[in-house]
Amino acid sequence: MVRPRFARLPPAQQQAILRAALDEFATHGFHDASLNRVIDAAGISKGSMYYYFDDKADLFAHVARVEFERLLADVGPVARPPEPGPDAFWSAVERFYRDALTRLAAHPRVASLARTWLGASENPALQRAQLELEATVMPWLERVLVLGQSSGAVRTDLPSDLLIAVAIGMGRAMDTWLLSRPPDDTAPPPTGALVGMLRRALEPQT
Amino acid sequence: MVRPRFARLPPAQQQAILRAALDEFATHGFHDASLNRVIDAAGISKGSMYYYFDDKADLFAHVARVEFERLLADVGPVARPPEPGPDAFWSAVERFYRDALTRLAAHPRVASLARTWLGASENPALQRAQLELEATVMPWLERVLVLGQSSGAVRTDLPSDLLIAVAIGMGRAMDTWLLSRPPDDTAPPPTGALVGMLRRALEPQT
DNA sequence: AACCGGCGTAGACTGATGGTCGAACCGGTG
DNA sequence: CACCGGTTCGACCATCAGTCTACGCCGGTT
Repeated sequence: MVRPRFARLPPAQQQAILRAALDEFATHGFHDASLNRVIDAAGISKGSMYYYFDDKADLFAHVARVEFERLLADVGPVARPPEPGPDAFWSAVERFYRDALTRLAAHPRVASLARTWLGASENPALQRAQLELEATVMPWLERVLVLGQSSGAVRTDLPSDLLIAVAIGMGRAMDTWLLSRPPDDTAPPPTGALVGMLRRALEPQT
Repeated sequence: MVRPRFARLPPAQQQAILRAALDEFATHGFHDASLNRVIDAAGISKGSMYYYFDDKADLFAHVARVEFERLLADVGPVARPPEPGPDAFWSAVERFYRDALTRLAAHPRVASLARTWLGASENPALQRAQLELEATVMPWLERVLVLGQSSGAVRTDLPSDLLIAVAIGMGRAMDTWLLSRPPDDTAPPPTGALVGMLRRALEPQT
């Protein structure tokens, strides 16, 4: 967990550290990111770094949390649909998905960070950081889930955590697939088909 | 790529190396696995290890490939259903899924290896190994996909690689969720509901 | 018997990593 | 001035993956 001291640092120095860390993690992932490079780029000593952060994973969790919170605030919540019913809910989800993709395309470093986060189940050191990050993202996801269920758009016969896990898994798969498309493919991503698959997996059975 | 020399080693020594590597990777994942520990446990020198394997990722890929091939051979293919039609295909898939879960429960080290493989998109070194492993697993997956499509059980309006990516993502999510259940939960895993979600995401739209 | 070439082994060595630690520094207070 | 808590520093540590040189052994050739 970031030490509270960090918040008392002059904002300029906080920024320097966070930007250096964001650059390093975004371009090298977690494992191949080098703390030595971060402290060089940030212009601080190793001692100072460990004075403010528990370890490498803690630094990663903090910079990721800051960036994700900014992103979620930017994109805005999945709006409670004006009219009731599943269709309105799912089109709100699709609108959010499209917006988020647009935002991520405009901030490639944050996109890279998100991908590192989603794809880092392997590293035990990162798993602690995962927990901290989930504390940021999960409540948000759960609100969306409950909204969907109260709209009759999401099934209620399976545990919430399973539904969320499946949604995340599908989202990660779609993201990976979108990334693997050649960059010169100017066609807009088929968000309709992707959200449609998510919908059919999660909506109540008739 | 494993050097062909490795196959000419006395089987006992091959076994010693593979078993040491399996133990290490299964209990520590990829990144935290230590080659030094592997060579100690296997009773060989570092020079010998690098005489037979390109690097750490190569060793991982080899041991994973050996174990996965053994697993797939054990469980057997997704049988071409005796009668035609989507229902028969999807119940064959469920049967395979249940069998595979049973086999993995009986071989926890292999299960751990599979989890390391699925969750290792982050590490660039492992990505080369991923490619090698995919050469083992993907053809198998594609055969299943084509079988499903020819049974009318799987949609044909989206690219195959997207369908496969989504299926893998859902499988990984379900596996993670199954793992997170308390170990004293003796209820059999809800494979029906899980394969049902997969089915609704992948089957043709009416 | 003497020699040779190469396969396989050994382990010291390299450069880098994440993380630790004690010393030094600095602004404020008595 | 003396002290002190919060902060900064960088040398240092263990360990890592990977490299490199030396060497022992063995089968074949002369």
